[in-house]
Amino acid sequence: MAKKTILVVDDEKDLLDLIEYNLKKEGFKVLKAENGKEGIEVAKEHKPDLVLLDIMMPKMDGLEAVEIMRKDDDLKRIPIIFLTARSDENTEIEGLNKGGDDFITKPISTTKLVSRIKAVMRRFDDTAEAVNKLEVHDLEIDKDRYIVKREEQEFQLPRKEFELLFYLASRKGKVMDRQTLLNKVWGDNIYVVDRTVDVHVRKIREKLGDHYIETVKGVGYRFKE
Amino acid sequence: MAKKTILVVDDEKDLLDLIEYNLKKEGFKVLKAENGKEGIEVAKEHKPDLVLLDIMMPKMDGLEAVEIMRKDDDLKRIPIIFLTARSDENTEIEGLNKGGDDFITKPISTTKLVSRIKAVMRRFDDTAEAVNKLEVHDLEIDKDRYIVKREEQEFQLPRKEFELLFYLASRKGKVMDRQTLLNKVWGDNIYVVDRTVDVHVRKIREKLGDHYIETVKGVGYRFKE
DNA sequence: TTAGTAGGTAACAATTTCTTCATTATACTT
DNA sequence: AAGTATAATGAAGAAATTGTTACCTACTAA
Repeated sequence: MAKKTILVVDDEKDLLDLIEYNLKKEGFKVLKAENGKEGIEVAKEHKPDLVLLDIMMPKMDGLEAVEIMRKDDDLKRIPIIFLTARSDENTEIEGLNKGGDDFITKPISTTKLVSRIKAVMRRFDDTAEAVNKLEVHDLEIDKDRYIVKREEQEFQLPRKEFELLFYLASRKGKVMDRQTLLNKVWGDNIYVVDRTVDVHVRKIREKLGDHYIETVKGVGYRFKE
Repeated sequence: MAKKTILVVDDEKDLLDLIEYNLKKEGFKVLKAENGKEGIEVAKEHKPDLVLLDIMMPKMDGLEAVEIMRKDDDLKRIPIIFLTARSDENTEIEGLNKGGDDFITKPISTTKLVSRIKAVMRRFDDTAEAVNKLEVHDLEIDKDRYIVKREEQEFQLPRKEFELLFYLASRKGKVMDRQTLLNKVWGDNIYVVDRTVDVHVRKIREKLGDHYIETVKGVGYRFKE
């Protein structure tokens, strides 16, 4: 799995560094910000996998920041864990109601912090798109949207073409014979002539150009490495 | 929206009843079980939206129960909140690592309990009440009033049409197949012909124009990015 | 009761996609 | 280089999918 990125937003620099140190040790990539405003800017730019957010901060506090994030289409799905020095139940409730996903009271042990982060992430992992987006060469193949993108240009392929492309691309470099492609893309108990694959390959090439799918004569097709 | 079901698993009957009373008052449907084994059986049968699980129980304790649930395809996506009388940090960490989603120490106030439940649900729930107002393209979709606004013009869509639009808009760009839409908008155990979705899409297009919802042939519908 | 609204179903027209097949082109083998 | 196997191509018909309209039922308000 790719390294997860965590954005930590806190105005106490020492704490920020401490958390960064500990999270990096656990294999996370860490981004930092010192107030809500900056946090949102960083979040917008880097799309972290999770945000650790201090409630009490200058410029823009954590509750405000959450409200903004939850209204932003790009950010609203990012899990948020609140950090607070106060063990004030009212604040906690307010935070959770505003859209926080967990709530941690400072000071906190490293193990506990990491444990919570992992708990929150695990859940989002399941529901979030798994391997539905491929990036190969200059193509972005997004199965959630059924769209193929190349440099801001979008291509709408019909279902079979899209799925064939997706399958080949997901096994970049590997030659697949026609029968395997039929089984994987069309389905196991579908009966169609294997030359049907050729026609679909041709249509894909027609739309995207012929520099993605290679023919291996006598064997099958392969997505170019 | 369908009423949310919560399964409460605890061996203390009094507490079970107290929680049931409070959750029902909040509009949840409540299921009860008195040990882990029973809890899993009930969960299997009723697929609750969330499980409140006591750690310490006879027969099968909460940690064991979670392990089993997390391995079961039908149950592994159900959010779990642990309940415990102990404020033992080690247990807490163990629970979260095993797959819990939150952790609550007894005794707890009703407001706090409900607040946490809602917070956890919001993360999971696709039709969360968290975001009641969407702004997409030139539309403002207000779930509080079931009204869609475009440049000062208000459209009052019937419930199903509205909810379908809302759901699609909240998943902007993502293609949703008919069955998913039926499950999410109509409800999980509602039986209607899937082409019903088409008719509703058409009605939405009739009122708002056809430049919001796109058809992805062979797959489903998508709110335009 | 009578409209009127909402939601669901069914039928068929319109459209797109898929498959097949015949033909042409290409690569490989001897 | 000729012959053979394999793939690319184009085009047509079949199949699948969606759009659209009409109609039915249930419920609500006048």
